[in-house]
Amino acid sequence: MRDIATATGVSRSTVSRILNDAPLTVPIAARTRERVLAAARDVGYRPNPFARALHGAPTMLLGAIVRDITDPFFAGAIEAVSAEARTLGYNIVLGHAHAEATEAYALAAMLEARQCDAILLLGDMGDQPRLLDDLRDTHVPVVALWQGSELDLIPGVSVDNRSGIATAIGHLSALGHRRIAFIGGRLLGDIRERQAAYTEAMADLLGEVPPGYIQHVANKPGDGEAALRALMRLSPRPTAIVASTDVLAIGVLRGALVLGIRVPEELSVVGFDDIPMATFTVPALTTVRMPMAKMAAAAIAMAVGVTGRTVGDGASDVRHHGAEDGAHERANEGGDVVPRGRALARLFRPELVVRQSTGAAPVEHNPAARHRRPESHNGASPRDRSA
Amino acid sequence: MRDIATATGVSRSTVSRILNDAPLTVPIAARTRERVLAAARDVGYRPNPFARALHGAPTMLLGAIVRDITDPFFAGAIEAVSAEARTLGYNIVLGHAHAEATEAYALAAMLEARQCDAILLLGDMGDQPRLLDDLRDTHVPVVALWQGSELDLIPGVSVDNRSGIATAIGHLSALGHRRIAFIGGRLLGDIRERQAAYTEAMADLLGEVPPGYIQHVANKPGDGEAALRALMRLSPRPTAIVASTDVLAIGVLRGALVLGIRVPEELSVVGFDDIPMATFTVPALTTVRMPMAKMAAAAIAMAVGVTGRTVGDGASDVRHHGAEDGAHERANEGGDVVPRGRALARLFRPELVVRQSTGAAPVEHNPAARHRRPESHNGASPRDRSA
DNA sequence: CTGAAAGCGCTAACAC
DNA sequence: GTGTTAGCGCTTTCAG
Repeated sequence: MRDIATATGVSRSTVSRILNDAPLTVPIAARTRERVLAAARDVGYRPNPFARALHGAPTMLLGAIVRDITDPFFAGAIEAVSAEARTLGYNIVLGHAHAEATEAYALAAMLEARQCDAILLLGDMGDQPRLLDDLRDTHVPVVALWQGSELDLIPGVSVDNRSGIATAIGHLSALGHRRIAFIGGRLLGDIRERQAAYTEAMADLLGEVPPGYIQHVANKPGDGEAALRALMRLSPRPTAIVASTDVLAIGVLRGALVLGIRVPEELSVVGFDDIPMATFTVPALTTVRMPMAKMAAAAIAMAVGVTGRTVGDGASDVRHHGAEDGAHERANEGGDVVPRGRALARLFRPELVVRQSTGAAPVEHNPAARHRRPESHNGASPRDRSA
Repeated sequence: MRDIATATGVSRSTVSRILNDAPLTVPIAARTRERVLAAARDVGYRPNPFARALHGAPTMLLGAIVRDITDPFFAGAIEAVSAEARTLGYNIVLGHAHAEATEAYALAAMLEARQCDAILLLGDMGDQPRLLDDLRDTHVPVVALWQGSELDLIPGVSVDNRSGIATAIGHLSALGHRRIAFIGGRLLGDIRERQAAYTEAMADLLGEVPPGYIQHVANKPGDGEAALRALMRLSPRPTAIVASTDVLAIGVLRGALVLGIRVPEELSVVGFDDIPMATFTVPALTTVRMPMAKMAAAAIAMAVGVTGRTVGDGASDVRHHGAEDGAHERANEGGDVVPRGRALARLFRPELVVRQSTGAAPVEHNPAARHRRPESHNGASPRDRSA
């Protein structure tokens, strides 16, 4: 920048003003401006973000702490978040919460003196107490996505698990299912909500949850399969399974194939998340899908504030314009704001995607029942035609 | 930092020296040091990375440009890279190369005046010419992972596709297969190498590639399925399929299930990548696995040089020799250095993982052949027992 | 309308 | 051993 200043014979301050489009305080010289801009282009000028940040300017960096990128659900989540982030001019810095020892570290590195403008937590971090402690001591805004209900200290956005599960069970029950089992996996928070919703729905349906109908396993396909085997040893056997994630549901489908249980004729399976793979299972998986992009937008909006034209301190933070409006709209679109413990959360309602893994309940006395395969009881649900 | 200086009555420089553990130039006062460290801890001092970076210090940020995080293979790759990065004290900044318009942007943002110490390209970016142009104009080291052979300008690390395919085909041929087809997907570079290796191996085996035995599709399961359908319309039908990625192979397996083709009795399938899902297909997928962690380490080593950096905040005065040495070792372990166009590449040799999707070729005149299911011809291949 | 100067938090010559 | 003095590249009062 000094170069371009001397080159044009103007002072650094002027250059700075011009390059930052700061018409606030003073009108800029029409001609000088052109000259400076031209020079800047010639030199291939790029502002040094560090020098900027030194003055308290936003770093345009968003920290994202994810449990497991390898989980297809979170892979999709990161993609959504990073896409939305970039429309606002932010970049994503990745952090893992894998190893006990590592957690504090990743965090420290990301936080050091507001290196990030905000931090996003993807998934329930309930089992990472130190991380959360550290996070609490910081002044950067932290927002949680899918943190589940446990940690009510951090504001965030979540999916309405109750509604999702209720819809899934409603769908199954409309198909004649009563003996519906549940397989829980992944995160404490989400699992708990989904399971609670399941228990509640079952109370309406059967009065209670039959013993053994709730299986707890790790969130891996192999564990889903194991859970299925356990469920199939029960009597009466369930005729339908609600898996708390698609990953588990995939394991269930695999298990069914291996065990020779026909889906959906003998067993219906519903997943949760609608990961890309859900379209490609055999049969294609009926599942619950949430509005990823909207949720990502909402989370980022909460994190960095959708400042619109800002001007809190009359400083020069009037950068990005265009993208911001679109994001603003998107950020405010949908999502019920609800109190969540001591913080606020924005809850998004998921929708059921009916594919081929659910069908009429097998009924002993009335074999014809199989042929009655009602459309989803929920008119709003999209029908997915794929495979 | 100024606070802690005045608090202890010492000058800033001294504090800086102590906090940075700089015994190089001068011996430090034993007592003063303690005092300063204590004060630092009290204030909860965190060095401001921007001020540091302003002096040309490394930012400890690594840019990672990925085509598609949603691809399970790249999800795993990112995990490996970010794990390795962190043992060296680096953080990963994510960039997508998705949209045409976006690319230049993501890049620009990541580069602006060496915001990143180095840039990692994950996957073949051959179709993003502008990105590559921009990258060429920069002074940050750029290293490519799995760029394929096309772009020989960027140094990088890759998998030895030729060896992988050769091993896979060797395995199939040992099982009696001759009519082996190939399905190519994903990146231009990798596909080309794998396909070339296939063609070559087939020349040895059959003299030529039967017409239609090479299918080109997008790298999605659905496309793998479509390719299978196309292959099954051929005559003679292939008895085995080499898919250029596991994602495609999964589609093939799905297609086989749908079409009622038994795997491996009627059709053997080999994938490439060994994504986590490969264990959970039905039947479990025989595939080619590369040493991810080593490759990630090698790439990072090439990018930042294995400088043995200090990790952590100066305040706590922690140096992580352990991790760093391990990384160093890992970085130099394995991988043949080979010339690659104008740049150097480090090539890692993959290994075949034999699971259940490959079996003896169906032979008309000798049905007993099915029972001869030889162990892998390759003694070094690990046998995977899962499901 | 533009220039001069001070300083963001830290490091790096140089002195003392 | 420790303090002084400059800056890194940029923003930002405050004077011209």
